[in-house]
Amino acid sequence: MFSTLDDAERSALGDLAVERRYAPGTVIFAEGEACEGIYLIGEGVVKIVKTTSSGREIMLTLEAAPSTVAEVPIFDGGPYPASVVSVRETVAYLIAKNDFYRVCRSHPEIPMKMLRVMGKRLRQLVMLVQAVTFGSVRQRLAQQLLDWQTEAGGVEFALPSSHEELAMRLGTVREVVSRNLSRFQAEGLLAIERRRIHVLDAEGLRNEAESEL
Amino acid sequence: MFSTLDDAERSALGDLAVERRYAPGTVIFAEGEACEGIYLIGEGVVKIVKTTSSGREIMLTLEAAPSTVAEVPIFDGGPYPASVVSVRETVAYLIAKNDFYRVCRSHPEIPMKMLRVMGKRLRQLVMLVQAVTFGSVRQRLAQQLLDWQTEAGGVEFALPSSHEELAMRLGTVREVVSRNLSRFQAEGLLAIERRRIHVLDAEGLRNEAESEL
DNA sequence: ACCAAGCTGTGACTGGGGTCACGGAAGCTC
DNA sequence: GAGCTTCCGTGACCCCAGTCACAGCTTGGT
Repeated sequence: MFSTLDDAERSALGDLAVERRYAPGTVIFAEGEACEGIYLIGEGVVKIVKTTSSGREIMLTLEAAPSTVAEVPIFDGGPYPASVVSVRETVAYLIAKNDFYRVCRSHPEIPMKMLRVMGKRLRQLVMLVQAVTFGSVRQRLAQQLLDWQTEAGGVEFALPSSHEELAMRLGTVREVVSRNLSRFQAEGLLAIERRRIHVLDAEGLRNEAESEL
Repeated sequence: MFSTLDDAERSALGDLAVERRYAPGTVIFAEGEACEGIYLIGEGVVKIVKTTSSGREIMLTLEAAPSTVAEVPIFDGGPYPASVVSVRETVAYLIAKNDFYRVCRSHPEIPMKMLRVMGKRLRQLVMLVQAVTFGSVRQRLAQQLLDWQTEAGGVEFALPSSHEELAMRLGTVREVVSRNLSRFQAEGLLAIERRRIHVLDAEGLRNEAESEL
């Protein structure tokens, strides 16, 4: 979001912000806690996750700076609906609820920009619901690999995380990821060497990812 | 939402609205279409659903008047992320995108109210992701029955829809709903007679619904 | 070079739930 | 009440995914 703010807006917010730093893997706030305010992510990367008591996890989104988190509870007043965990060294600016409201009133463009952001989030989440309801792990995995591939620009890239983390991102467990990767390899869709993925048949992967949605 | 509007806001919108009526079961708009504007639901009930090509469906939310739908695409500019279908005879008021923007600017309270609504939606959706990712149909069904029970006020109520529709609401298929209902009955949690449900052990149902989240 | 700690691959097993196929029940219309 | 249509229950079957267990592999540290 706040890349789209103009200078006046930026400084209005800057005066109210409290800077906080987090080492990778820190829980910035946990699901269920009362909402303190909104966080602007200035540097770093955080993930928004839902967790079960037994330790399973699904990642709702990954947010890289510049971005914001905790827009939901700040507006509807409830507790945080999910937890946020830093993935890399992260710098965030916390703005207290009431301060943020005040800025919203004095800068009416801010709510509009917020709405755009919320819209995007909601859209992502709808896609996620669709993927977990109708799709298999295989499909979600294929999609994720394609995303990483295009992000990397080439047909070959390194897995940016362990199978364990990848599993959580997809809402499943390590073994299933491992097995499905092997299966893709056995089918000739990709080659795996150490932790690097060579996509051999992007078209085939795309078929897997999209079939039957 | 627009129950919270004041008179000035209401009339500012009313001037721009186009009234439309829909018989039950009508597709008001379908996923993927370009967004015309925002719909205010004046009377009736609509459901927001995601569908697969093979006809399976999951209901994202049920919205009874007064409410709004299509807030997402109006702000982020993309196509509709899901389809909206009337459940009962429905009257909606369509407000074109640009008209709505204009009203937003002249009535800065409206975006703020919108944000509250979006927040609630997002929260619901997060819950749904959690439910479908980690929960079983059994759990979701138990939860739904409890919801209906409290809504009805007593321990006994009529199923408001066929098993088929109930299945779609839960993101599964008819047979599975049927089986799970039978199972609940066999376990003494409830009694079914024609289409009426008698909850015999609400506590037990609650356990089922909440276990292992 | 070695060891320890984390990663990764795989086999065996289980259970949920989706699909197919029917037969029976309940409502409707004439 | 005959015949239709829509709904509901159930059995058979299969496959995906989650769990447990364990062995082989990296990797980094000293």
